[in-house]
Amino acid sequence: MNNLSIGQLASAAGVTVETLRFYEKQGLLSKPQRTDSGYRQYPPDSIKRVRFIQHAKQVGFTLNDIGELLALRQDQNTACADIKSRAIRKIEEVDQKIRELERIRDALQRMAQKCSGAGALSDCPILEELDDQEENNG
Amino acid sequence: MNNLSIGQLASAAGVTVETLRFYEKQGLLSKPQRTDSGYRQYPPDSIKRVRFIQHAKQVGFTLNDIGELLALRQDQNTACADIKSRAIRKIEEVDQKIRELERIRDALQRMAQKCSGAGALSDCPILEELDDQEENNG
DNA sequence: CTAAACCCTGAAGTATGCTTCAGGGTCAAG
DNA sequence: CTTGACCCTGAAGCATACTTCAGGGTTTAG
Repeated sequence: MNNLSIGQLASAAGVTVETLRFYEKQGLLSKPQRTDSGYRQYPPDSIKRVRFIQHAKQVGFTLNDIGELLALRQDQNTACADIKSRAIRKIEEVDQKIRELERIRDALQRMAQKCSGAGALSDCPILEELDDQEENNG
Repeated sequence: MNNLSIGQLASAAGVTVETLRFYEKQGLLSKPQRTDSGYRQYPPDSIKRVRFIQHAKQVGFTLNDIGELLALRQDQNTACADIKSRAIRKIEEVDQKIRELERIRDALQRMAQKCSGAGALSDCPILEELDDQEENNG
C-alpha cells in the first residue's frame, strides 16, 4: 500500500484532518513528507500511530501523556517498567477522580433524600444545605 | 454589621476579589452599590450567597447550573421539587462520569497486570494493547 | 475547461473557571 | 503629603483538545 493523503489517513484512523494537523503541531505526529505542491504524504503505518493516540486517550491519557509515551517508545533506554509505571500512575489519578465524584454523588444523594419535593421553596432542605454546609462533606 | 468592601467579602467568603468580580460578570452576584469613588459595597448577606456558590460547586454544579439554581430560588413559581430534580439530574451526570472512569481504570488495570515490567520494550503488553485494542473496551 | 472535492496556512473561537496584566485612581496611617 | 494597601477597568492568558474561519492553491472527474 502506498502513501496516504491527510484525508485518507483521517478517514482510515477515524479522526478529522484538522485533528491530524493539530496533532502534528503538538508534536504527536512527526512532520510527514510533502508533495511538490505541499500536500502531506503519510506512510501507511501512520494509521497505527493515530490509532495508538486514540486508544491511549480512551484510557485516560492526556495528549501530553501520550507525547511522553511516544517519546519513551522511541528511546533505547526505556524499559517496559517505565511504561508500566505510567499506567500505574494514571490508575491512581483516575481512582482519585472516582473517589471525588463518589463524594459528590453521595452528598447530592443525601440532600435529595432529605427533600420530599413537596415543601415550600423556603424550606427546601437542598437549598438550606447549600447555604450552610459546615462540615458535611468528607 | 455594615457593608463590606470587595476585599472584606472575599476574605469572609474564602475567595479572591477577582473571583467576586468574575462572578458578578457572570451574573451570579448582583451588582452591588458603589461608594462615591466607585468602590463596591456589599451587604453582609452577600457572604451567604458566595458561600452558597462555593458549596454548590463542591457538589458538582457548574457555574451555569448555579446561576439557574439562584434564579429558581428567586422565582415565585419555583417548587421545591424543581430544585430536587436538578439534584437528581446532577446525580445521574456524576454517576455517568464515575462509570466512565471505572471503565478507564479497569482497562488500565488489565493492561498493567499483563505487563510484568521486566520484558523488552518491543514486547510491552501495554504498548501492544494500545496499538491494537480492537474490542477490549466495554 | 470548469466545478467539486481536497489541500494549505495562521489565527481565532469553544467551554470552564478563573488568574494575570496593564494602567490607573483612592484611602488610611504616620 | 507620601507611601502602601486597596480598589477600578477591560483585555488577555491558562489548560485541554480541538473546531472554525478566512482566504487561497491543487487535483480530478466529466
